[in-house]
Amino acid sequence: MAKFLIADDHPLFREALQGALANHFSELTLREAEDLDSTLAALNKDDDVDLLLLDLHMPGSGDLYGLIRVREDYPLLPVAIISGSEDSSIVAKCIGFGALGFIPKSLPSAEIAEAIDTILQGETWVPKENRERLDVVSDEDQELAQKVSGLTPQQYRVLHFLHEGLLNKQIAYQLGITEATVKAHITAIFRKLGVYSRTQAVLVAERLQL
Amino acid sequence: MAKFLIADDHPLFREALQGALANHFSELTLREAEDLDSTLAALNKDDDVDLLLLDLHMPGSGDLYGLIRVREDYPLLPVAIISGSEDSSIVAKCIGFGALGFIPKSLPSAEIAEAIDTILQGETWVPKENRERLDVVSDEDQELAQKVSGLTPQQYRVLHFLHEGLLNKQIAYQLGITEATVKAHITAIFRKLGVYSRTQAVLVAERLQL
DNA sequence: AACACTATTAGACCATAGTCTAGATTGATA
DNA sequence: TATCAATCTAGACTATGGTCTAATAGTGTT
Repeated sequence: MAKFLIADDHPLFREALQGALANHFSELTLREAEDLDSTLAALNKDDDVDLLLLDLHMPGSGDLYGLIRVREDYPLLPVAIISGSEDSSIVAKCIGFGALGFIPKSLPSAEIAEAIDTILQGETWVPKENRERLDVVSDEDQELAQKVSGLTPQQYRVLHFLHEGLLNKQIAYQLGITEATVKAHITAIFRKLGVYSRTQAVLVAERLQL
Repeated sequence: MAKFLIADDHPLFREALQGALANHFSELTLREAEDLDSTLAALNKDDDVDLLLLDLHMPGSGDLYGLIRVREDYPLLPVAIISGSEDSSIVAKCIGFGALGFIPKSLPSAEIAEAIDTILQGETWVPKENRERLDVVSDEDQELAQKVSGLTPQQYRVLHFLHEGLLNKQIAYQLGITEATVKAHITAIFRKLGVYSRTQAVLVAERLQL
């Protein structure tokens, strides 16, 4: 009897996916999460989840951070990325950072079930179009991902805004904290990423497409 | 009778290319340049050059800037990029920014000549491996390239160091000017690129892979 | 309960970044 | 030659960025 966790901020899509899965897996327990925090909380509570179906664009999880974070805390858990886009460089990065599969939302439900079967057997599955160009992620990028996974959620949010080119003042307003606190976070981010200026931090974020 | 300009900072390679071309083009005048400044100077002096063979990595020309700059001043001149690398995203960007051809240095001389023939007839030529993925460069990128082409060479150098994550002080040392001057250049760069902070300028540079 | 550990918060303080103004130099043009 | 325009240069000044110190609160450990 399989237990899946669906992490997607779109309630309608969670429902649809649930329906598609119910038809193909007779004995199935489903858990749901709608943002990165609740995903991590759910994984913490249920230690026997067989598969995580993870949306790339959830609150608190801009692009690759969610995957990096989950892989850091639960390296043995099979993860299938569910995504609206299917840009091949993103697909390659997801696999490179440890996802077992990449399932576009546009896929018919029968094929989604097939893909999940493959993944449950421990094999990788990506859309046909992307099977050729699965460039390996470089050692440096792996190392950077390692460092980024050490950021706290709040620090990650700050890095995200840094990457948008916002001033400290603007970041403070966005997060509802003072500028002094933003600066403290930024100093901590520098330490963890091993850089010494905001431009370098932004370049790290850019490189990992966070 | 054809007149080519070879722009490459490697004297040995210029010589080799010259030899290869002499065998295939009977009537041929060759000019040479070893950096971006001398390339622009040579084009300015000789207004009847039929083809520019442009190396991507020349002093003063980090990646795409050389091409963008030449295209700005001489939009009608056929340009063939000569490059050691053959990364497909770079190939696509070169064609997108107006080069008629992309010739890897690893190509045998007979094929180089063939490629140049094709280009002289006004058709694009890229290596077989790269012919499929010639993604069109987006309008926004075109617009950014337009803006970057308006930078003076010194301003471009400053942008380059910004992109490396250097402090103003370090840039000043590298260029042998005072920090005050660096700041003045940076302000000018912001104006021309339409941004208001160094992080945003760095993101522009990153996006164009300068 | 007492402990160590870490995230979050923020104030005070110094360093760096960025603007404004302005003189010097160069190149094109009348 | 005179002149205009653009670039490069840099000093003085203000805004923003970044460090250090320290208090608070939460977490897991002994």
